[in-house]
Amino acid sequence: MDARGEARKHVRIADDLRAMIRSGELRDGDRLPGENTIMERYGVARMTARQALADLQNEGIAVARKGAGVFVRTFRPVRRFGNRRLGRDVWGSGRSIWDVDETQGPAEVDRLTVREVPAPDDAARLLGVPPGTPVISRDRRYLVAGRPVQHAVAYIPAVIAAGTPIADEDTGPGGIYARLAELGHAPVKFTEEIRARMPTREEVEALALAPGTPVVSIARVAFAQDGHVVEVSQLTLSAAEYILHYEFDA
Amino acid sequence: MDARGEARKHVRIADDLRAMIRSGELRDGDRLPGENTIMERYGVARMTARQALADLQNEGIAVARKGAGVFVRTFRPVRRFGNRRLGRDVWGSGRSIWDVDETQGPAEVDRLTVREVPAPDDAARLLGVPPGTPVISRDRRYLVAGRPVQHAVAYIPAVIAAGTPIADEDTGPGGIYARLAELGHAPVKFTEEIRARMPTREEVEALALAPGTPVVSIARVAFAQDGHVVEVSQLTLSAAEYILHYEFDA
DNA sequence: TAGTGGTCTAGACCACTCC
DNA sequence: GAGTGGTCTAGACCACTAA
Repeated sequence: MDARGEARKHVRIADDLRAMIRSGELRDGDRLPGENTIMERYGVARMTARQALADLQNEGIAVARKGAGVFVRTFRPVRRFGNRRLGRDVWGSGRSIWDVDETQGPAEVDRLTVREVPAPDDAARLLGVPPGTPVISRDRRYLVAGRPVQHAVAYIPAVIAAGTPIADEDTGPGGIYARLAELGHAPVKFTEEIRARMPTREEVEALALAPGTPVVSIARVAFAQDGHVVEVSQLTLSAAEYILHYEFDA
Repeated sequence: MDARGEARKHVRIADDLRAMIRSGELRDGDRLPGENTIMERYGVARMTARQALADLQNEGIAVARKGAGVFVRTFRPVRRFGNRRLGRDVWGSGRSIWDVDETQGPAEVDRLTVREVPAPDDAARLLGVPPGTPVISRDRRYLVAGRPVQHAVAYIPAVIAAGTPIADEDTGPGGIYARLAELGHAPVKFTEEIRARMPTREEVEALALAPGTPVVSIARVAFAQDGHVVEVSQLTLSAAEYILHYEFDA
């Protein structure tokens, strides 16, 4: 049916549309041919045209706007400097680690909840404490230029943090790490474990994710001088918004 | 229509199926209710049942096997130690950086192509050379336990690598980095830039990716003592197969 | 061979956007 | 108000899997 010997109509149509995008014939934000146009041009049924457009959306290269059309998707990811932003010189000087990221536009915090809770299983495992151990949980969402880009939950043992500014909504200059340092629990080492996956329904809502957008899930562990874990963070980033950057010596 | 006030039938059905998975009623590898079962149980048309099953597949939590059914998907990712594996002590001792990863099963290389080519634009940019500058391109696929898990292309300036073992199919113990060191271009610093996205059609084929599986794309740059770039690698990993691990000091 | 998912048709009604 | 994508129905044929 086509040069590649692909017979399935929806794949054939999707290939055509993808070629129009890759060639530059269609650019960021341009409208793709609609269902009706495809039905007419290729002589196919509505569901077949829809399947072709759905393929592109699941690839993350197109996005539908109800009542308007299907459009070529644009990406403007932000560089997040994994180790540089967590250097002592950053939070030690009272700056936010967010200042290091190459965000274009103001960063805000949203939906902030600070509570003392029993440690959930995975956090307890990373903290090296029995499940259910009291921890301060800091749950919040980050917005850049009004767009939600990240959901983050930090867990700090209540033994360390209860009754300190870490349990307040505003942790002050330098954030959690500066306060931990003042309390004699300065982080000296971090690990980050990164995986990518498709979002849950809840994440799609919280991060306003378009179809075909994965999330990057980061589990960060902060170690103090004596090797004890002082904080664990579970971060969920929109993959469309971030490039993660790490640098290290050989 | 349901507790959440969700009226769309396919979403409602998908929610039910997802709940069966999350609750443990259905476990890894178990078969989900089929199209016919769903049509009957919910009194919906075939396309509606299909849409519900497609939702779960696009989330990456179910996988269809034609003629057999739709099954709960299993994950067994491997931990990849971003900086530890690139330490001088690894390749300097003649070991492969792959030995550091927590693979369960033998790792193999596949579809290896070594050529001298003009540097593609993005590689040239990272190498800090004009586009089209001659480079040795090493293109290969990695398999673990017979399953393709990663596609990798390394670019090394031909000025450095032409006529050396780096341009051979087998680069010898310690790989490219050990050879570069022997040539007086030992890498002393690396950067890795990570993003996640849905795969292209070609990547779906090359990595045998199930629907709903993102890829992790890593651009690695190796710097020599004088700050010059001696190698650039573009890695494409199946997100279902990998957890990336980095550690660094505050 | 019976059952499965993959593809496709030809209709329908709806909510939404844009002019 | 015309056009758009979202949802849904009720059929059909096919290739594939598994008993």
